Amino acid sequence: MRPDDTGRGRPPTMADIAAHLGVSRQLVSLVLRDAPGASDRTRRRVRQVAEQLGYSAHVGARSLRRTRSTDLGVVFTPAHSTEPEIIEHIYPAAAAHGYDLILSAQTAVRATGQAVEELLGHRCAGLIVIGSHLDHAGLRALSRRSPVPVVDVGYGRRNAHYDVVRSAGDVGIAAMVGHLAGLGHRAIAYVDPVAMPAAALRRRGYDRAVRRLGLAADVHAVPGEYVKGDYFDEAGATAGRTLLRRASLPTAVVTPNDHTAVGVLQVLLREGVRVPQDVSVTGFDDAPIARLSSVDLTTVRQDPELMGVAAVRAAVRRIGDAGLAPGEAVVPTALVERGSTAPPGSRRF
Amino acid sequence: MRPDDTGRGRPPTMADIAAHLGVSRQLVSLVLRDAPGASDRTRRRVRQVAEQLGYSAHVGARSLRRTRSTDLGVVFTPAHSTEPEIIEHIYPAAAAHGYDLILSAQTAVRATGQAVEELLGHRCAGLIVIGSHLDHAGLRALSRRSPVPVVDVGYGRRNAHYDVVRSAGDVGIAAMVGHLAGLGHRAIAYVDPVAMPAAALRRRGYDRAVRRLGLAADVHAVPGEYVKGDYFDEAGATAGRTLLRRASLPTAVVTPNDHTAVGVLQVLLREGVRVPQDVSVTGFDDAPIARLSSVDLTTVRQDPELMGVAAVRAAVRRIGDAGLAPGEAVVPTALVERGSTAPPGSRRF
DNA sequence: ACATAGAACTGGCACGTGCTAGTTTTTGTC
DNA sequence: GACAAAAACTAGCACGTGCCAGTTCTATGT
Repeated sequence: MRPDDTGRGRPPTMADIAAHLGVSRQLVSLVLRDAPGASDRTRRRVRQVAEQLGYSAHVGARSLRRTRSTDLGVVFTPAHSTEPEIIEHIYPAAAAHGYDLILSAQTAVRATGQAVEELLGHRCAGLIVIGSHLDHAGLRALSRRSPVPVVDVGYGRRNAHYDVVRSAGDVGIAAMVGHLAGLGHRAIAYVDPVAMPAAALRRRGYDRAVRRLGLAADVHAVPGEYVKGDYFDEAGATAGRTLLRRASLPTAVVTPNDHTAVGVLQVLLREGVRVPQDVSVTGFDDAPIARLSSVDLTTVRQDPELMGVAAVRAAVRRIGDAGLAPGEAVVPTALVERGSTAPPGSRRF
Repeated sequence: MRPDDTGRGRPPTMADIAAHLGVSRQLVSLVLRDAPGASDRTRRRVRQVAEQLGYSAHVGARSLRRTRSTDLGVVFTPAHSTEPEIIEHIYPAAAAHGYDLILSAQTAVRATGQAVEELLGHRCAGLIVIGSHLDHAGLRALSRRSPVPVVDVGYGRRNAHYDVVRSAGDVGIAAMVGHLAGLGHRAIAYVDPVAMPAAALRRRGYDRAVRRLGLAADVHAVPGEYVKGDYFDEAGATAGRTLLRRASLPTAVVTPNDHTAVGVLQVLLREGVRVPQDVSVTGFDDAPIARLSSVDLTTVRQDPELMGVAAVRAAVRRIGDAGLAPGEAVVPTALVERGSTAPPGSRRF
């Protein structure tokens, strides 16, 4: 049934491989960690028997004995739309530096702290915390408690306790406003879901761009509660309804979040407003929903690959030299033009 | 900086706690694993010092020594929309049985096999594979290779090698058709994205319901490639455009996937068709997108909590008795009525 | 044939914990 | 206050691996 059972109930160990070949366990160890000191013939034989017995190294024993850990701990929120994409790209980034990943989820009933605690038990060399619900004080406490460097991927700012990786939200939004102005838009509204952690930064981008272009600011701030899952979407829908009640619609609506943009979009579509012919709508994140061919949202891409790479790089840097001061990596954004934007008053074929 | 440094570069161990109190390491071990044989006073003191030193058990050392593993390995796809929700609910389910979780991602560049291999290195007591891209032969090979029981959460069928957990897709779709018929619909179309793994099962539900109700079957099969990320959405959009080209629209469109439903929805909305006033549209999965207040899709809920509970239960059952034959758990679905359905020809206020 | 260096291989200890089998201390009983 | 029994605590080995310090083998040059 199982691969070559050694008779014992346990999975095969290096000793089993060694016994099988009539060599010492140390030699097997040498081969399996690619250390010098074994002949090619021996390497082949060891590898073959390992395969045959279905050997798999005991991660626990290895981490127990090893001086240097080769694991990075990652905390993430499974239910979030963009975080899992970062996870996906963080694997190769870590592998490039010789690190494995250990994932730990933070959920509604499982706090960041608990996830971190579990990772520390695995003796990771560093911690990457993605989209934590903790504020600065919480993250600082967490960094103090952690014997290894902590990297926060989110919306934090440079500080003395943990590394920060975030996207250039202000620049991204400003670029979007500039793009719309380039298409000929003059009436560009902005929806501001103020309870969103990154809201302030992105809002600054709008304000700055509008001022520089000499346009009239037209901000629709929507209060709310961040913990509520559908807040983003709801905020867009609310702002959309407000817009519809006005005498005239703007020609473009900029939002700092894809879900908020979809909220606006749906409300407009249901009232017979054409997008992008009558109104252009834009988002932020390039979440999966923005890519749906039916939604086809022009948005600001928060590159998950670059975020992952930057996070790993920050962790590796401080693992290498614990004395270094934590840094701040600002990942550039990219404008993704899709079908929800067009010159004002345009008709499509 | 760090919590009470013991002077060594390493994190504190049980021996450190013991030395701090002038007791033996074994006593500390007793207390920390809640074993009998220590006075209340000692328990308090040990716990206090552990806290003070920032002690965290070395998972590796523990798994090395322990007879019985207390970890369940979970393979999942971060980019998928519904799997992360199962992850979220699987934590408490595992905890209820005394198990911790070790997550391992499968991505475009990281095959199921690689994720499993890593988990086996952690010496998990069982493996839960969610939404694997492997077919039955692949899963069978994987189960053979694994020294511990494997549970497949997806679309497999009962077999002798691994446990299967899946939702009752046929029953769910049939219930949806029945619900629409109850609202007065007679022209109920079905979009069939045939490349979707669960497509066949769900299609059977439509066929069965239509036959039972004496309605005319109206199926729009859309071929495609499963690996292509936006296939589901595209399939819906394609089917929607086909429908619009016909002389008359059906009064309801049933789809076996939320993204497909959104594809249909968007195409209809853009052509001025009102949902649900003119046409009702339904999905399957209750993915996050269905809950967006702007989409507000009536759908069939594939309860992620029940899936998680069933998966853990299956794993625990076979961990307890490896001789048991693998089972098949069919998780019931629930109809979630939202705003995309209404009686035919109805006008909302 | 002999020394020599390098390649190939082995011995032994340590990592931090769980568990079984002991030993000491406290408690209860007449 | 002696004795048993229970409670509280300790000794020691084992888990599978990495790494350092040896030891044996093989090739090379004279």
